[in-house]
Amino acid sequence: MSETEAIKLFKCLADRSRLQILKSLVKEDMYVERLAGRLDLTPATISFHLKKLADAGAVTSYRSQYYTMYSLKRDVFLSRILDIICEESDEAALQARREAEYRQRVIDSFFEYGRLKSIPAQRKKERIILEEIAKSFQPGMVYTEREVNIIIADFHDDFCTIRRDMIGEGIMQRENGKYWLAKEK
Amino acid sequence: MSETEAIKLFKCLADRSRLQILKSLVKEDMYVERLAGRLDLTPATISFHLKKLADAGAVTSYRSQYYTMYSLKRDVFLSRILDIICEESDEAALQARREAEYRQRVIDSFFEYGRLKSIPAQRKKERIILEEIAKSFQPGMVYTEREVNIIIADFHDDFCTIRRDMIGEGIMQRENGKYWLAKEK
DNA sequence: TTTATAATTAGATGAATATCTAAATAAATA
DNA sequence: TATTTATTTAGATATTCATCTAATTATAAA
Repeated sequence: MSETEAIKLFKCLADRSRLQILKSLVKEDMYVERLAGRLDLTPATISFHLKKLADAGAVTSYRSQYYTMYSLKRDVFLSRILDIICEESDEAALQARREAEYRQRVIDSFFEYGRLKSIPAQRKKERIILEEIAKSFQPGMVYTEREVNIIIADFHDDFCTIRRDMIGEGIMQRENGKYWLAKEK
Repeated sequence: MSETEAIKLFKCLADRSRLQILKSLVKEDMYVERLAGRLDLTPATISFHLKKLADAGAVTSYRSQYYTMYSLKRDVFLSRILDIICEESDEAALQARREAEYRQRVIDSFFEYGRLKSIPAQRKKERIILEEIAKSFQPGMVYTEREVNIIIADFHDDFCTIRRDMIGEGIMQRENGKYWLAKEK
């Protein structure tokens, strides 16, 4: 679903009358006049809304005797909002997103107000946290140990452990007491 | 989530700028000016949108150094549209709606083009039909038997049966050959 | 405390749109 | 084919709302 289509769909859902129509159609198919009676609106108004809903792919219609019956397109309503927003159905992008989501959850749970609440015990999680902290260092720039400590201390009092683990994980490199960010592999 | 809240949320999602903001926040938390740069909009406009998003429960914010960081409320985005639409509606209203729907189905199936196809055998259904026909009489007005017959004959040829049953059900009252609608109990 | 910067608010404007009435169209029955 | 009934379209109106500029407030650093 393209962004334009998503907006069209959400616009449809963002109106009380149309929501009422959809709620009615969840239970059974209905025709214009009946909906007009239930919602206390003019058939013209109902017709106007149904056209929008159809245009957004939310409903379809078929004729039955005198009436044009309108019917919910159920699959549309089973999708998650997140999936609609991030329409990259490309598998790679999807994976990247899941990965990013996971990282964000880890970061959210260990940081509070910009500070690290505790150092994760799991290596995978600590790695994520260390990479997050590494964003405070500039690529290419060389730091003294004292400078490194000061920057890390902004996040957590135990800057020694964090500094050591950053070296251990290969996120930073050290030589002759000087520190710098490792190049991305 | 109430209907009003659902509409508020969908309204938020129904705008290109806000969708872009959300797409940015899916990846990482951001602050106003950075978003303004990415979307090529004024900080004032971004602020306006973020306020709406926050009000709809789609994002939260926290301060970090100079900035107010905005963050996606992920759980909201993991819900399905159908769940959001069907969620509210207290039980009483739901029952009332079911009742109204049932009445409508009965009416739909026994009437055709404004005329009664047959008189329902089930007492419960006949009552609904009689009440529907009763809508053609004005409350407080007094009718002769002839006038009553003419009005009922519009719906069905056997106006005698219908007239008698309306008295029997207490929907109309009679005295000295004059008829009128019974008061609602 | 002063200063710099980020964020919000207020007011203005133009565009979109939900709803109605009245008229036109489409479809089913007689 | 003529007539009835359901649905859609057209035109009008009032409201909502996205966006900007300018001014104000809030916060961090010096």
